[in-house]
Amino acid sequence: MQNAVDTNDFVELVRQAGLRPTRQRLSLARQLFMNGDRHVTAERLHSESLDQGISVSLATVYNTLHQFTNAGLLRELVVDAGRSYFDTNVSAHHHLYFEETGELRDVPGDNVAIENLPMLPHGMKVSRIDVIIRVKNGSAESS
Amino acid sequence: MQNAVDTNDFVELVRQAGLRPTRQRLSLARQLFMNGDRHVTAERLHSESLDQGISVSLATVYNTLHQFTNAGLLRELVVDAGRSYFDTNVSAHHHLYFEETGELRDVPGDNVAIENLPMLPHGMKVSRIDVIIRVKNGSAESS
DNA sequence: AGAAAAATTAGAATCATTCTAATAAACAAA
DNA sequence: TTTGTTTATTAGAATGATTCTAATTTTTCT
Ligand SMILES: [Mn+2]
Ligand SMILES: [Mn+2]
Ligand SMILES: [Zn+2]
Ligand SMILES: [Zn+2]
Repeated sequence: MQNAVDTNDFVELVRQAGLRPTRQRLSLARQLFMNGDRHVTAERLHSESLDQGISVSLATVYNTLHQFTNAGLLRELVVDAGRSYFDTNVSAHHHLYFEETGELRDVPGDNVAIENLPMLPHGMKVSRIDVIIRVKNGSAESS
Repeated sequence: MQNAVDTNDFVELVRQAGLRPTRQRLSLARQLFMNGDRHVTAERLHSESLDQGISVSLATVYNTLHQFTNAGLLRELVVDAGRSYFDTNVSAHHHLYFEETGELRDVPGDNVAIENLPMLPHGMKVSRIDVIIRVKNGSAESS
């Protein structure tokens, strides 16, 4: 009742993704979508689940994250070799990435302008544009 | 003599990176910098070397790529989870990524404008901005 | 309930990358 | 150029995130 989002909404959400509302998927959906936007790794979501006493296998966490991504509920994001983040914000936006901590923060999509896209080969279309602003501790600005 | 770049230049290049000009590093430098800009993975560079009859271990390819990167001769680029590309173009520029083929193509840096950067936490600075325009086959444009 | 379809799971397998510890090559001094 | 010292290379093992397999359990449908 805390967030205008209760359990029934998640049942619907999962159903509309074409998936059966299992205990595992419902609790993952709750963790992902209950409290605003998140950028989360599979491992972190898994250990969070265990912490909350909800037993889910890591394989199911991966399966579910990919299913939600395919359904358009999540967006997969790669900032570092060998580690995927899943973003609950699927609207057009970009990212600030804190290199030291691994934290990701959203940047509104309209802060970035692509001025003149290069000519695309015939029949090609843009499927997505990722902008990652990497920041770290230090004095002045770099180029 | 083919490219205004001969072997001696590579000896110098490697020396100025603070590294000993070994047979392995020289032949990797040649492959990387002899023919214009490249976006290459460690595996590909390694098998290219073997094809040319130059025996280098994969560990050395990785070591060298990272050493060159630290020296500012290369830039490491992540477009896909679990695979790093090394870019011989270290000037400010962005990328077109062909999702089907894995090909990367440069986009001049001045085609992209970051209009109003979000406020950075105190003492943080931008270390780098990566823009990846993902393209694929398809009819119209997407958002 | 009973049958069929879909989901979950433990553990093995993958695969790019990194590490280890042993051998070899490069360099500086004499 | 020999010798000693530092740095590099290497094979193979280890790592770590992710995916796969094949068996078991749940969900859904009639
Ligand atoms: Mn994935
Ligand atoms: Mn690296
Ligand atoms: Zn985001
Ligand atoms: Zn490039």
